[in-house]
Amino acid sequence: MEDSAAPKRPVTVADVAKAARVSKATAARVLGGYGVVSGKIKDQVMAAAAALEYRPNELARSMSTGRSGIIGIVVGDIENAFFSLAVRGISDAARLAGFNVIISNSGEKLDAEKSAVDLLIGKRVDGLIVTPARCDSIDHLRHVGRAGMPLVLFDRSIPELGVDAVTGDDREAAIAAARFMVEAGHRHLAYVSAMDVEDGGLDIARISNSAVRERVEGFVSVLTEAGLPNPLHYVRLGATNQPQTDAVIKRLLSNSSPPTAILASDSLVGLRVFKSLQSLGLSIPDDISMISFLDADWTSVTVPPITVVDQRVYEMGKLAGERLVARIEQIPLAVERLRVSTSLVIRSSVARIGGLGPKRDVN
Amino acid sequence: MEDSAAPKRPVTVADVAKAARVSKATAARVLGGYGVVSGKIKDQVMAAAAALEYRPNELARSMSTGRSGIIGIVVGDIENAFFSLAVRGISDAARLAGFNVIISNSGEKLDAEKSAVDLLIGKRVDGLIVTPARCDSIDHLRHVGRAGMPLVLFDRSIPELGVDAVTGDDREAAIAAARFMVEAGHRHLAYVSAMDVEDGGLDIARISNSAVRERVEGFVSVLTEAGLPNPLHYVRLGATNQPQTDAVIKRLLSNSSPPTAILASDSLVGLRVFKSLQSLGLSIPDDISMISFLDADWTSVTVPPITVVDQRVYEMGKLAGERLVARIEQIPLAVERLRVSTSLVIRSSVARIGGLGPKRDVN
DNA sequence: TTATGTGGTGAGACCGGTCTCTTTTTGATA
DNA sequence: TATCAAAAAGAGACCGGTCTCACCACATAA
Repeated sequence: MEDSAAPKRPVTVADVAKAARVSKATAARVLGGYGVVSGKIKDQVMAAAAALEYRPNELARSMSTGRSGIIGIVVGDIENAFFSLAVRGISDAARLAGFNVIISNSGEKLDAEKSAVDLLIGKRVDGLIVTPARCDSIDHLRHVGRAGMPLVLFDRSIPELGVDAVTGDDREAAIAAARFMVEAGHRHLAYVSAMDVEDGGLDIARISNSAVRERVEGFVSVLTEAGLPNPLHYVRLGATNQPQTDAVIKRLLSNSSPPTAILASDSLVGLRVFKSLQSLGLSIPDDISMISFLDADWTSVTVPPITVVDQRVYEMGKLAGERLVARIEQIPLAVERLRVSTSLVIRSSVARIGGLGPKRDVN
Repeated sequence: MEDSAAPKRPVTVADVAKAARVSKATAARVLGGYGVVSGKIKDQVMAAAAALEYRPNELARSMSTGRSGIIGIVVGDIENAFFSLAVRGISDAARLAGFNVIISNSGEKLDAEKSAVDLLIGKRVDGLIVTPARCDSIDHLRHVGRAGMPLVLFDRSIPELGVDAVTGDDREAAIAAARFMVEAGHRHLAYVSAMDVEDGGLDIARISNSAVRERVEGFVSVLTEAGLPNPLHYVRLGATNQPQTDAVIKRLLSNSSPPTAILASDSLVGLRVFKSLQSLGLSIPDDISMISFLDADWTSVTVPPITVVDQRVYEMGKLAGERLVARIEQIPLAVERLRVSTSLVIRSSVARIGGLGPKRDVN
């Protein structure tokens, strides 16, 4: 087996030109598919190219054209179903428009995100889709625009940047979910998110992730509107892994008047919460109710199946991809925030409590 | 907001050189971190670079060095947890070695795979990791070697190619799972896979995906060894989506002596099988038993939790990444197939039937 | 016949880095 | 102060494409 033995220098247009006995320029015209060449010469060059197994060097091509045909994506975590679905949507849109995709994981860490963005700028991608880990540190994102590259934000919006963003209708989704629980008679509602937060103090306006912030705002607004006291009391961040989540849940339930319903901010958190409750021997929805964001596969096969906020993530990704492509192709469009609507998929994880009408005596 | 207004030409080494009042070569030495420069000049150049917000053009850099610092991955479907986990493993290994990753989806279609491979060769990636959709069409994979690029196969092996492969121990895994079922007293075992197959006829040696083939071989060998008749009878491919799976299951169960246990070839198939059985009102494991490949998140939260073959996919990905990096760095290594061992995670989806000892009267 | 295209081809600059080779500067030594 | 090697800086070729421009031959119009 010595077919892989010769790591010989790749074939270039010049080689093909020589073999076809034409000038480099002519060979390049045929191979690159531009300009005019006579049919005869074209065949000649094509034959030579085939014989030599010529493969264009996209790097060189990109360098002279200034377009790489690649769009860069920086996501929080591909392992998360939310992002892998989104990536799929983006890739599909990209491929349809003739672009390829290069993916970087930030792990939701700002530093990693910065260097990923820098690197992709360096690679001269034609455009960038980023899921910003924080909405309050945006210098590196400004660089993108300054480098003349279009940028589309995904899942989180940063109005100050003045770039397009594709998000869910997070506030409305949280409102729908919370309202559903309130209407089922729940008076003590908890919201659990994976957002990593430094200090213990919770200040809604300070939440650096717009998706999380808006959900919390929506959640809180429902409780306020329903006249429930202390709406922030059961909002908990930091459920980043199973032990953390177990701790969060345990603390929540050890309260004097523990929550009877929990809203989980994504499917990973939802799964962790589910496992936590299960390990505590609590039954859903008899002992406690829950709703999770994202219609992940596990939510429909549990007992009971989980009521979820269905985010059409694939569509979000596709939309982001299409938007970026439009920007790359310089189609004039106003900068806007595209919201993809969500819907509540009602299954059986929320119990109706305290009769049909709202109870007045609870606070 | 006119900060994104000026799509000015990016800053080059020449610009920095001019600003720093040194030659282009000197500026390049500082910026590229090679050669020798005096400390004073270095500071001078760095200052100019910072002032101008210089960002190296990686494209140009790759072109002259011949290394892109990118490794290409072609996977079947990122949306599938198996691949997204693998991609994570590969990326982590790559990043550790200073490489970035560009991902392409083949959708398990040969054509898409071919053009993805071609494109990545064109982009002059430093190496390629591919999950070949079929093991019998390998011309495009030979091209990789001929282009002087290292290639590592993932999940499936093709000995004829003479390149490294990282796979699970598929045969042993299937044997362990099947044996577990046989030892639990099952006499009619089914194997369900998503492999797309043209003709209806099933010829094991013809299965073009080595992972699937080896699993089926292992599965069959256990049945044969246990003296069960017609071991191929319940091997079914084509469970590519829910309706297809429903049909497969229905056909399987309408048999005169229907299988009492099903082995699902990946977590997606497993989930579909689970839903199928659920929708038929069958209870697991009382009415029917099942085992799924891959310890996907849903398998632990169903009722009952599903016994699974735990494939350490992240490790597989990491291993593949590390191997490829080693090849890129020309570390001399024998071509080999690296097998990552699996283990059976026993939960509660397999019923013990027909007493403790094997029943002799069943065939 | 001369002027004016025009399709087809070749020569060579260019993209933005790297890197080799040459020239200049430096400083230590005789 | 003269000598010389080493260190530092500069000039320019090169990577493999694209693309502008010049050129030629031939066709058509004046």
